[in-house]
Amino acid sequence: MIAQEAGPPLLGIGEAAAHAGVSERALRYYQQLGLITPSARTPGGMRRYSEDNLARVVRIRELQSLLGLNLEEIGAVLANEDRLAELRRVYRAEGTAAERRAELIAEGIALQEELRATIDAKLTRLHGFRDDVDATIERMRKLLAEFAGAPGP
Amino acid sequence: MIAQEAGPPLLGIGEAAAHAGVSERALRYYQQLGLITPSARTPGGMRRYSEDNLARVVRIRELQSLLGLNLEEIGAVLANEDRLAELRRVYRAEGTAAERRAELIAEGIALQEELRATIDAKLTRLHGFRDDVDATIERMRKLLAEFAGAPGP
DNA sequence: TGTAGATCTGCCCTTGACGTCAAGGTCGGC
DNA sequence: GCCGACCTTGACGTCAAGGGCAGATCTACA
Repeated sequence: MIAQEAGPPLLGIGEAAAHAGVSERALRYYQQLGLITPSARTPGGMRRYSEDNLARVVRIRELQSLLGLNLEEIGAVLANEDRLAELRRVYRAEGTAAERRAELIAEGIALQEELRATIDAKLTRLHGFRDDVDATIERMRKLLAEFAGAPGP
Repeated sequence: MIAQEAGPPLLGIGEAAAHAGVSERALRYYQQLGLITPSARTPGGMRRYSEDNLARVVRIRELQSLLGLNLEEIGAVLANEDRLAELRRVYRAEGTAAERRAELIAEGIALQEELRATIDAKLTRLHGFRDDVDATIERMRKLLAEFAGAPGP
């Protein structure tokens, strides 16, 4: 019989939501879309969230707000990350040909690099944007200084 | 009588939309929300867009996709930018006290700096994000190399 | 054991940002 | 002066991402 590990306490949906900064509804919705799965349920059917679960929720929000991905795209990213993690976990497992494992990892890397390219593109555009705003601010500062130097009528 | 300037040709909504990379519906919608106003209408009531109009549309999409602002927030940003431009245009106009003008400019600068702070925050988070992804890629690469070095069973 | 909250599963509603369709008006070339 | 392409307003539809409610259930604690 496998021992029941006490581990860190799991949170109910209310605390989990508060902790992750989202609504309870959002948690259920993400689960419905297959983005997260509470790591346990009470015998009565209530969701119990682990720290890992919460980290995943935070990641979802990051991908939403930082990259502007929709939940379907986020699902793909998370699925890939999960697969990579799984591969890492069992990467020496027998039963899977080395070639096949290498293949899977290579594919995973490709997906991560795609994500990285997305991020880089966004970074570049964002830097340009900031420079524009900076230029505007600079112009206005000069204008303001001109006022200070030469008071009006 | 004021001379009719030929100027660069204004575009109909179809070409304008194509040129700006948005739908005609979006252009009408942005106008409805007060974000843009075609710089002319034909006598018959058809919208005619200038290059400036198109630049503004592009800016709207940037603020949407880069910063994730909604159209209301974008309206505020644009309104501020408009006011700054107007101030620059008439910044020596008589009839407005120098103090008042300085006040307006200072306020405008504050708003631009707020926007800049938003951008900076996003940039910081994005850089962190990219570093995470890079680390993941690096780990996977090493794993892959290990496979190459020590072929499976 | 009983009760107050917290949660459960439906299920329909809202909001933002458009898409789409209808019924008609306009423009430019011939 | 007419025709086909383009455009108008108005109204309704859609899609993602949840919000919110009802009615039942569960859990913790006195």
